Amino acid sequence: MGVTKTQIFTAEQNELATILKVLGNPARIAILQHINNQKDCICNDIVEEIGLAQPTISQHLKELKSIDLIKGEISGKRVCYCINQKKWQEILVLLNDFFDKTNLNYC
Amino acid sequence: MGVTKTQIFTAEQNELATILKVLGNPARIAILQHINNQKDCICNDIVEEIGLAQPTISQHLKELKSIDLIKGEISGKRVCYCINQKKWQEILVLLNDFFDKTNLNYC
DNA sequence: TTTATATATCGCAATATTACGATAATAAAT
DNA sequence: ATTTATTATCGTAATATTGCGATATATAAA
Repeated sequence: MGVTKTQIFTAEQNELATILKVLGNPARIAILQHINNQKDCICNDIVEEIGLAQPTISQHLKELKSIDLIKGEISGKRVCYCINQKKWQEILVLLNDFFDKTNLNYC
Repeated sequence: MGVTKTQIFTAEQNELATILKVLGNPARIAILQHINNQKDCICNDIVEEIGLAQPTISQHLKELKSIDLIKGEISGKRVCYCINQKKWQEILVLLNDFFDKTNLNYC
């Protein structure tokens, strides 16, 4: 079917999975790293930095925005992207929670 | 095309993305949580616990095994699954590294 | 006002993922 | 030896994802 059966899982499970899914792509990892390697909010030299077409980058940025992980601010004919610090911290907490709780049964 | 262009990214970016992609599914999140809620390595009451068909669970377990995050030990006609503690810790380090380093530029 | 630049959206092709029924494989129980 | 139970694999349908060319949109520059 290709559809994830979200109904049978908790909101927390779905939320965590959605976030990790968005993060689970090398282009989006690279974009996040690139944004953070700049001192200020950077605009789309991302396209030149990463070897993907402009529409593709734009789409990846959209997905990162969909989980509120980055913000884009219009500045003239450009758009400046930066990390949403608040969300970033929230995700860190979610992940540490998950990794702490699921750490009892091992072999 | 549907294919991720892994060639243009670093091994580290691809590795992290692969791990996060495997984790980015609610069924696999639920499976990991369930394995850890048991005291001992448990076998496929997972199928009963989570509302997915047995082949589907088996496939998800395979993906979790593909990144070495869980181990399956044959025990009679059953297979006992448990977390690979070593890998689990490695992933934690990877994630914390990523989240620490990419934490400078925000808005 | 025309042109250039930057970004987003549309539409599509190729491939990947999710899920499951059918079935195989294996071991325990009878 | 046959049956039952547990898990894995195969094949397939439905849907999602990745990537890009073409094009729209919007602002800056000329």
